[in-house]
Amino acid sequence: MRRQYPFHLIEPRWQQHWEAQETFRAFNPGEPPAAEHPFAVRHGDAAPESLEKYYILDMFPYPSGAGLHVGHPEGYTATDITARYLRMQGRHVLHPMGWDAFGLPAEQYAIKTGQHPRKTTEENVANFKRQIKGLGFSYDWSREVNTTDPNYFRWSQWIFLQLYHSWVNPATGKAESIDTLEFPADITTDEARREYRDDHRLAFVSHAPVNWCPELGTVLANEEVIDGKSEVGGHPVVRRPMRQWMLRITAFAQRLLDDLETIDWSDSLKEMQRNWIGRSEGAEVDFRIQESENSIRVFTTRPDTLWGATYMVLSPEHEWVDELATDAQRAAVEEYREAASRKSDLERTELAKEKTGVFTGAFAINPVNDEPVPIWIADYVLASYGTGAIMAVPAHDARDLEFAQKFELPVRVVVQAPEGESLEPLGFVGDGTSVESGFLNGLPTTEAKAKIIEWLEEKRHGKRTINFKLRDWLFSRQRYWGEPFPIVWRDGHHEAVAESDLPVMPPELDDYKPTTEGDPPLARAADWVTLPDGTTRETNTMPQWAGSCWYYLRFLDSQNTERFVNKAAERYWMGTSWPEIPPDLETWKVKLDDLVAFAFSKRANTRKRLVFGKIDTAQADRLEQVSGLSLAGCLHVLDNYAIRHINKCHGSSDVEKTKGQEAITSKDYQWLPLLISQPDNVEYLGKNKQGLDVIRFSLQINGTLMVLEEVRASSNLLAVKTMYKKKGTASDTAIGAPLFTSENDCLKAMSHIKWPAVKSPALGVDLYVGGTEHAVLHLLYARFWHKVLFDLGHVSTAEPFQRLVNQGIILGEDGQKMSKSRGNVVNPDGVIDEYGADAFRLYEMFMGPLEMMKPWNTKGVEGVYRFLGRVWRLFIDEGSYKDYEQAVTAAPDQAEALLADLKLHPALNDAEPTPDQLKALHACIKKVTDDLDGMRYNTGISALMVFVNEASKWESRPREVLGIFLRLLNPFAPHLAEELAGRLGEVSGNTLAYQPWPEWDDAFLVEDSIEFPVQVNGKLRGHIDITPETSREEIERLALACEKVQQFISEKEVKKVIVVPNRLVNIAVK
RNA sequence: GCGCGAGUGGCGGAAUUGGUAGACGCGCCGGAUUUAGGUUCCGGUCUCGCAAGGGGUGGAGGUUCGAGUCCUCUCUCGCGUACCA
Repeated sequence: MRRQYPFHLIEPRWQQHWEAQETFRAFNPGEPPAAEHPFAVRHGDAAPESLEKYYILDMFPYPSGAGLHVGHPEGYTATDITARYLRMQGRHVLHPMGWDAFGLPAEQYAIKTGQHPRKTTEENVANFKRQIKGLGFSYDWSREVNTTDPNYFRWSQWIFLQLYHSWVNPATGKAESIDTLEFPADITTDEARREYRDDHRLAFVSHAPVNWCPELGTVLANEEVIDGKSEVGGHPVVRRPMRQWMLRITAFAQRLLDDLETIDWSDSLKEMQRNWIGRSEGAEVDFRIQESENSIRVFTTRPDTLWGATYMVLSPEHEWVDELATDAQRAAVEEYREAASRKSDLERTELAKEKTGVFTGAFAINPVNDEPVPIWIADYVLASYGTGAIMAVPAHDARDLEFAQKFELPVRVVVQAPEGESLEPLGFVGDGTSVESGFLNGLPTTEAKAKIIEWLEEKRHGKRTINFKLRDWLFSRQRYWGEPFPIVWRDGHHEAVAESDLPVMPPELDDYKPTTEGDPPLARAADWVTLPDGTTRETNTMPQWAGSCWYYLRFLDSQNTERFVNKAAERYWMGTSWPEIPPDLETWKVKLDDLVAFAFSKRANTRKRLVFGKIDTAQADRLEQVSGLSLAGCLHVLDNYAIRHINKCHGSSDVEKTKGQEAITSKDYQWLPLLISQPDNVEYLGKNKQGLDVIRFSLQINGTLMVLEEVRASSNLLAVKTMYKKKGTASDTAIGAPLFTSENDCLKAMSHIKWPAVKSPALGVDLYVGGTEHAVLHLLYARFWHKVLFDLGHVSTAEPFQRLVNQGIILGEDGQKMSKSRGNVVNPDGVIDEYGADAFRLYEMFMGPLEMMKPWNTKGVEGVYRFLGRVWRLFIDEGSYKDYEQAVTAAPDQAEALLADLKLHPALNDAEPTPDQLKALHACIKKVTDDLDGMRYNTGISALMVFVNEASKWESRPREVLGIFLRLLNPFAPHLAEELAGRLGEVSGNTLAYQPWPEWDDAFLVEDSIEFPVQVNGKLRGHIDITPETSREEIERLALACEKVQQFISEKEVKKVIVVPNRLVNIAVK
C-alpha cells in the first residue's frame, strides 16, 4: 500500500536525534544542563531546581516473553502527551521508564530449559525496550531501572532492613527504630528480650497457617489469592502452617485509610482500597461460659442487638472448642473440626452455599439478660477475623438467620425497621429503633450502640473496638528469581546482614526447582547457604512486589551507589513547595476567585486546593479542649471538590429555605479565614463513616450563623467538608461569646489576620497512570513502604502518588478481552510497520476517554493515519512527493537522501493571516489546551482534525499559523511535527520539545455576526442574525418577529421570553 | 448479596453552571480525478415523512420556559468484593 507519508524514514531519524541530543533528560538539583541543551536554550541560566517540577510516571512493565501488547502503550502514550505538553508549558518534567523484571515466568522457563532467568530477562527487556523506543516516548533513559540489577535490589534489601530494624510506637502511631522499644519489667533475660523485640519488628517471622500453592511451589499473600486460587495461573491454594517472613502492614491500616482523603485517585479505586483495609467499628463483648469462670469474647458491629443474641458461634479452629465440647457432643465436634481442617479455602468458599455447624453442648450467658445461649461451631465464622467467635443475632443478620433456620434456633426481633422501609422485621439488617432491649428501648440504632457500649465498659463486660480486614503481608516466597533476604540464622535466631555486605547476591544454580525436601531452590546451594562463621542464610526470597514498592524513588537518582536516593533529588522531585499559603488577604481573595472559577470549569476533575490557614498554639489548645485531638500545626485547606459539594448541597436557596438556612454563595468563602481564626464556637462532632474526625466551626455575622465543617484528612490537614448558613445564634455548647455584631466588625477583624509562613503538604508523584489490576496489591504495598520510609525520615512525603489515573482495558476487535486463546491479540509491531508510530499513538488516544474500556478497531487506525497524511500534504508539495516516490522506486537505497528534495507546499507563504484563519487557529489552541489539562486526549485530537480540515481549504497558508499548529500537534504526533517544523524553518534548540506552548487570544474568537437559535417551548424553530452587541430587548424583538417562529406563536399567548446570553432565546407560549 | 461505575446513530464516541443532541473518526451511499483497482478530493448519512412537520439519549414518572445532563422508581451491562460478624 502506498504510504501517506514516509513515516518509516522520519520516525527513526527523530528518535535518533532525541537520543543523541539527550533531549528528554531531566536535571537533578546541582546538575545543570549544558548550554546547548534545548532545556538551557529555553530556560537560560535558571537552575533546573528553580523551575516547577512535574513528575509523571507510568507503571513500569513486567517484560514478558510475549512482548508489548496494545494495552501497554495506551497509558504510556497518555503520559507522554502530557509530559511533552507540560515541557512546552515550561515545567521541568521527569518522565522515566524501567523494568519490573523479577517474576515467575522467567523462573519457570529456567526450570524447563536450564537457561538462567537472568538471560531470559535480559532478552525480554531488550525486546520491550526496542518496542517502547519505537513509539518515540520522551523518556529520560539515563534513569532506567531494572529491579533484578544488583545495584537496584541492593537497595530493596536495604529497605527491608529498615523495616526489620523498626517498630511502630503505639504512642505516636509511627515507625521508629527498634532501639526505642522499651522492655516490660518482667522481661529480664537476653532470650526473652530478643523474643520481645522480634515480636515487635515491622519485618517478623511467623509460623501461622499460610496460603500454600503446591502447583507453584510457593506461598502467596492474601492479595494474590482470588476465590481460593492463585491469581497467577489459577492453581488451588491450601492453608498450611509454615515459617514465613511477614511485614506488619496492619499497624498502618488506619493511616492507609485516612490518607486516601489527601490524594487524587478515582473514587472507585479508593473504594477498593477502603474495602480491602475493611475497617469496622463495633465492640468486643465477653460472654461468661455457664458453670465456668472463663468467658468467650466476641466481636460485633451491632452491640445494640445484644438482646437478640440467641446463640453463639465459634470458628472450628477456636482455641476453646476442645474444652467446651460436652461428652455427648464431643464425637460430633471432633468430626466437624476434622472435616473443616481438611478443606482448602477454595472448598470452604465453594461449599459455602449451605450452612453447616455442630452444637458443642455448652452454653454461655448473655451479659445483658443473663440468659443462657447455646454455643455452636461453624465454618462460616472465620478464625482469622475479630476474635474468631460471634454472637448470633438471627433476626438482624442474614447469615445468622440462614443458620438459625437450618438448625431451628430461636429468632428474636430487637430492632424495629423505620416505617415503610421493611414490612418484614425478620432479617432486617439496617438501622432502626431498638425494641425488647431493656434500657435501649426506643433508641435509634446509632444512639443505642453508644449507650450499650458505655454500659458494657462500665460493667466490664466489653469495650469499643475497631477491626480491620487487612492482614499482615506475607513477604517470603520459595523461589529462585527474587531478591534474597539480607538475613542469616544463628542458633535458630535471625540476624540482619550488615548494610556494608549488601547486596546479598543469589547463588548460581543448575537446577531451579525446589528441593525434594520442599525447601526453596536457594537451599540447593549448600556453599552459599553455609557461612564461615557458622551462620546459615535465609533461603526464601522476596515477592515480586518488593521491587515495585519503591522504584519511583530510585528513578529520582537511579545511579546512586551511596544511598537509595539522593536527599536533595528526592525533596525536589517529590515536591514540597506547592502551593503556598497566600501571603495576605488580598492574594487569598484572588486565589479564592480562581479556585471557585476552577471548581465550575471543565478542568474541575483535577484536584486543586487552597491553603487558608494554620492552627496556632492557642487554637490547638482550644480544639484539644473540645475534641481531645492534638491539632497544632494543622493546615486548613479548601479544594474544588468541596466547593462543588457545598454548592450542590447548600448553594440553592430553594433547598435551604425549608431548613431555615440561606444559600451559600461564592462570596461567603471569603469568611473562611475569619471562621477558623476567630470562631464563636468550636465543636467536635466525632468520627464520620470513614472514621475521620469532624470539627465544626461557627461564627455569627450580623444575625446569620455561618457554619463550617472540616475533617481531619491526615495528620496535618483539616479539609473543608461542608459549609452552610442559618438564622440564629451559636448553640449552647459554645465556648466563648459571639465576637461580632456587624459585618463591619468582621471585616475589621479580617484585616488583622496574620498569615503564617508555611508551605502546604507535599505532593509526591504528580501523575501516575496504570491499570486497575494493581488497585490493592502494588498500590497498597507501595503506600505502606512509603509511610515507613517517611516515618524514618528517608522521604519527605506521607504519600507516594498524589494523583493516579487508571487506564481502561483495550478489548479485541470482537469486543472480547484480548487473549492468545481467542486469537484476537493485536501486535503493535505490525500496526507500526504499516501506519507508523505517530498514527499508532494517535489512535490509542482517539479511541475514547483514557479511563474507559474500549474495543480495538484497525480501521480506526487508518482514520488517524489519513489525518496525518492530510497534515503532511498541508505542508508538502504533492507533486514533489510523487516525484520522490518514483525516484525511490528507481533507487530504493537512496530513500533517505532523496527526502531532501521534497518541496514545501506552494500555498505556504509569509502573508498576514486572515481573521478567519486566526479564528480557526485560536479555537484550536483553546480546545487542545483545555483538553490536555483535563486529559481528554480524544477530543483534543478531534480539534486538531477540525483545524486541518479547515486549513486544507486555504489557498494561502501563512507559515506563522501553520507553525503554531505544529506545536499543538507535537505532543500527539511528535515525529511528524518535528519533521515538518524543521522543514518550515529553523527551530531553536533543534527540537519542538521545549518550544513555548501557544496561548490563545479570545479576541480572535469573537464572531461579527451570529446565527442565534430561537426556541419555542424548548424546541428549535429558527435563527436570527445578531452581533455580540445586540441588546437583550433587540434579541427578544427579533425573535418574536422571526418568520419561522411566527407560525408557532401567532394565535397563542406569549407567556415569557428567556434570553440566554451566548446561547439561545426561548419563547414560552400557552 | 454488598460496593463502585456505565447505558446516546450501523460502530468508537462528542455535547460548559440544565441551553441548537449526534462534534471528530469508522462504516455506508453518491459524485470528481484515474485505463482500472487503490489513493486523494467533494457531497450525503439518527429516524418516520414527498413536504410541512412528527419522534428520538435503556424504561416509567417528576421538576423547569427548556432535561442526555437534576430528582424518584425501575431494567440491563461492566468492574470490584464476597460467610469480614
